[in-house]
Amino acid sequence: MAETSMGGESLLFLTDEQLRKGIEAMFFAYRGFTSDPDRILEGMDYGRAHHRAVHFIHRSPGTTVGNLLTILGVTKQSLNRVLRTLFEDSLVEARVGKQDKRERHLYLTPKGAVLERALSDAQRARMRAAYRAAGPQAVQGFRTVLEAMMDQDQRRQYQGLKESNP
Amino acid sequence: MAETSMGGESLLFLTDEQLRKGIEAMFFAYRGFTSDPDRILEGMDYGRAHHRAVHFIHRSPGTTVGNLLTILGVTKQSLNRVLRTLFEDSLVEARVGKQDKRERHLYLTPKGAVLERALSDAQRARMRAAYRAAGPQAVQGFRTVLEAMMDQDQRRQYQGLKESNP
DNA sequence: TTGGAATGTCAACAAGGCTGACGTAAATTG
DNA sequence: CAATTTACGTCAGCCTTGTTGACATTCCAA
Repeated sequence: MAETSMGGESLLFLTDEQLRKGIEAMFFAYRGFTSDPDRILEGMDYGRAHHRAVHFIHRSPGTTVGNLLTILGVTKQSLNRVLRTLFEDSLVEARVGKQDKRERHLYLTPKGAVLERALSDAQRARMRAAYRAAGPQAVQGFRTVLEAMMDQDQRRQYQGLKESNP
Repeated sequence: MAETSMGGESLLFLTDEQLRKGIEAMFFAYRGFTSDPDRILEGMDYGRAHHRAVHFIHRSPGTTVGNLLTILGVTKQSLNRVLRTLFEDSLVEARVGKQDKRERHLYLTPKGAVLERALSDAQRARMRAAYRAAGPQAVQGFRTVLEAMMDQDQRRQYQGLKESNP
């Protein structure tokens, strides 16, 4: 279907060379993407894993440990180590579920929200600058390609994000 | 300049919500992006670090250790651990520089080229599928935004890639 | 009531970053 | 020519963040 609407030349964007450029673009851009939060976190006792946890708890307040495990795609032992330090430092709090008392619903504390703000402000600033420089058309394409690059499961989690039943 | 050519509504693509979506798109897409090579490498004694080294040696045959250090942005100790195993397994070979005998120029062996092929075939297949699904317009935008997201230095390395003087 | 789900935790290990220190050969510079 | 700098390698030790395996607790649901 795509072929019919394009001239013969238009498939040049699928050459190995073009694809290699795309691969390296992902590599270098991801470095930039993570560098600002990383800089903030270094020195504190936290790392990228803490950032991710804090981000998704902020996005979906009241999410459970299990949800978080699925989204982050790590083992519970690994996540637990991160959550433990966040609890200890009062950045995140866990409330026992009312419906199901086995579940722990996770929330940022005010202190946690402050850190989240700092991290996401930095990351958004870079993203905003890139978006602004590239323009809305490019941003549309950016999102389209990224979505197409995700696995099925990841794409579903990316799109549907309304879990929060405290 | 951008503002003048767009109606007031068009800046909606710079809202915090839009930016957050972009951030999560990067997160999930990068997972997909690395998953296929990771799958291939698991089981072998190699990891993502080996993949990166092999990729850039393939891209720039004859590149020096120092160049590789700059591109990868890691310490020489870290890179050396990776290179050592690649030498031992005869995937990469180092030739003493003719001009400057302190330098080691790196090349993939035939065996290394085979692994590189397997890894990049897998990664390109995903990239190709995403590109095809998204179309050339979107790909253009994808690349534009990613470039804008890089740091200055990274962007230069992304664009200029003709270092090889064996 | 009993099996399985959701969670926490202990222990051990590996990959892959990092720093610091030291060594060697070769190029460069005074 | 001597001194310094550069490119590279290596040893040792540390940290983060991932892994497995095993085991305990609590609680929902059949």
